[in-house]
Amino acid sequence: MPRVTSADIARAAGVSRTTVSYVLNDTPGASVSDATRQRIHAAAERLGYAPSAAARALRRGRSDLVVAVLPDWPVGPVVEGLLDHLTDALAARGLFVLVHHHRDSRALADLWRAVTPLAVVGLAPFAPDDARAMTRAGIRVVGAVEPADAAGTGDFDASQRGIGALQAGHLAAAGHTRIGYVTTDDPRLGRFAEARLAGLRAACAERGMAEPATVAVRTGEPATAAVRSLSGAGVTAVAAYNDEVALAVLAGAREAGVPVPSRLAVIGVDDSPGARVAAPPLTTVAQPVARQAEHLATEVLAALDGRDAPPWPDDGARVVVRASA
Amino acid sequence: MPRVTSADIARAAGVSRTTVSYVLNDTPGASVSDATRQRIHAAAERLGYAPSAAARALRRGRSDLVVAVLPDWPVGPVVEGLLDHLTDALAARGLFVLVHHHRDSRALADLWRAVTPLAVVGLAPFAPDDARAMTRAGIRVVGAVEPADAAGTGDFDASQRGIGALQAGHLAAAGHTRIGYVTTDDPRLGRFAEARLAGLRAACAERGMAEPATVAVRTGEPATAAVRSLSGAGVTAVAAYNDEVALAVLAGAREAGVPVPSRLAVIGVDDSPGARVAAPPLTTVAQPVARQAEHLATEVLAALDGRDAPPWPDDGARVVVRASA
DNA sequence: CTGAAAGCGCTTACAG
DNA sequence: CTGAAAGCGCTTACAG
Repeated sequence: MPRVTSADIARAAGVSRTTVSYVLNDTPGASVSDATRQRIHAAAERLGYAPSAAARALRRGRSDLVVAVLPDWPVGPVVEGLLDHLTDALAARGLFVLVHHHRDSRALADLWRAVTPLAVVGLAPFAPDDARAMTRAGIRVVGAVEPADAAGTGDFDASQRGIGALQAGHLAAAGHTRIGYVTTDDPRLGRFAEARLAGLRAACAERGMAEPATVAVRTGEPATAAVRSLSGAGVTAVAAYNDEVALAVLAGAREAGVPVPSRLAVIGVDDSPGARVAAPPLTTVAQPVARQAEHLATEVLAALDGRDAPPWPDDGARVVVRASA
Repeated sequence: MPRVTSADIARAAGVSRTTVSYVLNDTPGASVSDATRQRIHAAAERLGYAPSAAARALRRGRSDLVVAVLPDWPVGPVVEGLLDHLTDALAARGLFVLVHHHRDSRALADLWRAVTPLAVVGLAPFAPDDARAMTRAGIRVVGAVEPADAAGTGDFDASQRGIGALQAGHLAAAGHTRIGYVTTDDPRLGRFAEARLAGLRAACAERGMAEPATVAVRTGEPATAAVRSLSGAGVTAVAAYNDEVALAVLAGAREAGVPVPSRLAVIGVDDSPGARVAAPPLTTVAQPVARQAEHLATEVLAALDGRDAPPWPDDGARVVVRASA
């Protein structure tokens, strides 16, 4: 079954391909009689015409695709919400958002070559080489690029550090002086975990508190050993890398017989759906997802129009206080 | 900055575009001297050449893209794992998987027209019209299509019903005779929820048990009212639509002072990461995600090669017994 | 108001 | 062993 092309529609409607294109694209300034328009639409409908995306992109010199690159770990509802927002915002401009789960640079390079999207939006930072290659190929790159120095100088890291600082602030305000940091054993999370820890550490130092003790746990199972060792070391409050980790800590405390929050306070990050139904309900840091998505959409649009992007919004992350801390 | 094309590479390497294409694509049977190959690769590298995906797709008559369509709700780690598997399996054939969060048929239609992927894989069933239109446009459609009759006759529904039956079986074996079904208030889940309930209902009827009482709750908050009403009606065990709902039921039981599992047993679906760290640890039904992903990949490949797809694998869903039921 | 024609960048049968 | 040329399906400046 051969492909239905605009030539077929033209033939069926008794007009030229030019006219078909004008009508189907609603080209402004094209004056085509209503009767002709009707015939063309009818023919397209009848034959099930779908224009070739490839031909269109080739001719136009650009596609309508935006690829959102996610990190290679379960993103959770927060990021999913962000993607939904982004999709809507860009759809209003005729752009389509497709999501790619990033595994390694090799796969990413293969992907953008195979797709040549209009823009690539990174929800996790890109390696500098990747970003450069994409830009060179005319693809707009939106989102953080890993800084060359490990210190982390960009907006991205600043925002992550702010999260750690918020956790420390809440815990310190409640009178805790010995804080522990619990992260996951998943190496892919390293970059986020490090940045959040750096913020936590700095905030502790500022207040003259001890350096936070750090331990990695596996999410999805009770972090019993971690709770025992932290608790034994005199830690009275845990800042967790995220809610998933915090849930593991809660379960570990239950197993170890350490009451929360009286003997051990716990604070997570994300305000994920599980936080409110945890036992006890989990205190956590919520990020302003809608605003961040809005900003990413704005950045994409700015990049397309050749405008400068506005600066990353002042964070607006905030502590959601529940029972666990 | 104009686009770098294969003509630029040809010029830089002092050969024809034909030779460039042969070398860069490793076309079998093309005998090009090693020295020439070197020069071409070097030139491509130096100029940062990325072939135009649009031109290539237009010429070849097919793209390398496979779009995985997810339902418009948070999919959770189980489906994410499935997607990872699928991506890997298809990458081995040079195919790229991109994910689209399906909102409505309109958006889906816009999308496949804008992308014209090789295949579309549905993780939730397609409306018959959507499936037909895509097939007509030469796109391979893989995954379930909503049956016209509400009863649900396909593999998809059978597998969902099996999940409900498994829950009922486990609960009945533990001596429960009055089972309640708790689903979410999210209308988008309707199809899955209905199918699972149908399986539960049938299994109860088979055993001569009462029709399960049904109630919808909002996930992410304690389902206290639901627990009270179910418990008050003599229900001793709850089959939840999924783990998220089960977690809400657990929290509701805590608030209502109903001990789990002694006064109310709870069983979920998904074996999500939160299940094991819940209080008490959640009994749930695990689906064989890896095998399902494998199957979807096989189906896509079969569709591309024009072979018949093997039947959907016998389910292999199983109950993971923990403390809650 | 409508059509013939060029050209986007690639691959590949064909000729040398 | 290598190159000139056709053609994938579209859009759009141009001519009528």
